Parts: sequence; C-alpha cells; structure tokens
Amino acid sequence: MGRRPPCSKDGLNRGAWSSHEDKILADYVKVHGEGKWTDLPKRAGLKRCGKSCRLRWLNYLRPGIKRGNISHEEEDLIIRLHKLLGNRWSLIAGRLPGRTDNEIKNYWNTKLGKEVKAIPEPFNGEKVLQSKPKERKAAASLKAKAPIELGKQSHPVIRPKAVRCTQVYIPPHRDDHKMADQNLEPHSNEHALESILEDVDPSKFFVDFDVEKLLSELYDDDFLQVCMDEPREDNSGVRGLDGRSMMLSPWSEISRHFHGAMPEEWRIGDGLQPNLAP
DNA sequence: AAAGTGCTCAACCGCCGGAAT
DNA sequence: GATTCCGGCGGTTGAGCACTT
Repeated sequence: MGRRPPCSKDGLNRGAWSSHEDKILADYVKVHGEGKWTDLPKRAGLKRCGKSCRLRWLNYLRPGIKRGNISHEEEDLIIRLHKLLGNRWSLIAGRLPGRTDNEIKNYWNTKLGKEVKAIPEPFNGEKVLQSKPKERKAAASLKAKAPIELGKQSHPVIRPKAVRCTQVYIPPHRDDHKMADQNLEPHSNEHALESILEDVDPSKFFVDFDVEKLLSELYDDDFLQVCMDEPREDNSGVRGLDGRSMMLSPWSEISRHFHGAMPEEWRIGDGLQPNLAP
C-alpha cells in the first residue's frame, strides 16, 4: 500500500479562508484542543485538509499571535538568530513570542534577506553593486548591526530541534550605580553572560532545549575545532580551554562555548530570550 | 486613468523524522 | 525490522495590493 496523498483535492476548499471557516476551526480547537489534524476537518465539518487547518490555526487563529509590524528589536534578533541558526524559521520563531515561523520566513525573504545580500564586501563575501541609494542605506544599516561578518558562517550552526518558546527571560533591573561600583560596564559582553549565570536558573533558561541533544550536536568536528583554537592576537577569536576539562556540565559547557564564540552578539534585554541587541 | 511592475504574505507543496502498528 | 501514518518544517507560489510610469 502506497503512501496516501497528504490532502485529497476532491471537493475540498482551497485558497483563502473565509471568516465562517475560521470560526468553525477556532471553535472546534477551543473545545477539543490542538492535534488530530487529519481527522479534524471531518469532525469539525470543514471542507479543508488537515494540514491546511493546522496551518491556519498556527499562523493565524492561535491565541497570542502578534500581528503588525516587526519592531526594530525583533528585526535585529531575527538577523542575529538567522546568522546563528540559518533558515531554521521555527526555531527563530520560537525565540520571538507571538511571531510565527511563516511570518519570519516571509519577512526574511522579502526584506532582511535582500538587505543582507546588499551588504558589500567584505561584509558578506559577495560582490555587490550598490548603485541604488536604497541599497546603500540598507547595507549601511546592516553593517552597523553586524559586529562580525554577516553572511559568513563564522560559527558552527546549531541545529537543535525546533521548539516553541515557553518561557521568556526578563532580567531583573540592574542598578547602574551598583555596576559602576563593581567596575561593570552596562551591557558589556563580559557582563552579558555573567548576568545569565547569576540571574537565571539554567534549567529554566534552557527549558525549551534538549540540552543533551544540543550538546551532542555541538560536539562535532567544527565545535571541537572551535574549542581547540588558540586565542587570536586581536582577541576576536575563540578563547582557549585553559587546560580545563572539556566536559564540566551541560550548562557550563554551553556558557563556556558561547562565552568564547558568541559574546559579541549575546546581550540581555527586556522580554526577549536572549536579546541579541546591537 | 490605465497599464505595468514590484511587494507582501497567506496558503500550498513535498519532504522528513518519529510514532504507531 | 518493515511499513504506514501523522505532524512539522522549509521552500515556493500566486492573489491582491501598492507604487510607478
């Protein structure tokens, strides 16, 4: 028996959803919950395939969907997460509460992707002709946002399974005077991860990740190479291991990895987890 | 005002991994 | 272990709208 087609096209509605269909779907999911998408249309009385129902619910009807313009902070986060994760839209969306993978993917493909491509050499390693003022502006904007080379995969791409963000880290207010007393520069890279380590229970911060799996994926050849690299003269590279054992704990190893490879981007901000502010 | 062009974004498609049988 | 089913993902499409000529 062969694999049956995902959606039988006979007699099913296609294209844009009507408000009536939306109401039926929303009411049904509210009562019966998500899941069982294949059987849902029949049980709910919708002439749609299950996949279409699932998509409509997740991208449009689901409570908490944030609609409207993507803010500057969100845009910045998308760019940095994309640099880290690649086209893992669901994973990126998981770090942006209220945003869907489809929305972020569209936003990237229509705006950010073009802007990144418009960045001149040596920032993206591509030959780009900046003949239009608009392109120059976009490139300049991204250049300012890019502490490290955009478009180049500077670090190993982490490929954990995509999960939705269930907890948002909102850091406690930090007293700038207290920071001054401690000679801590507000929002310094050095301080950023220390903030996480001090303020966050690692088990909560990584609640959405399968840490063991994440680590197993980090421990590939590239990651080991990154860990073994000697520090560079300009201090832009990865720090050495100081002779310490590689495997301390999942949390310490992740933090040590990011501390070495990612501190230029990782900052703590309001309501985002983590906020990769410029 | 009309035609052409570009942009946005909801929806579709095909593939894949994991669970169930 | 093999097969089937289901949900999830990323890539792509195309209708509708906005802007330009």
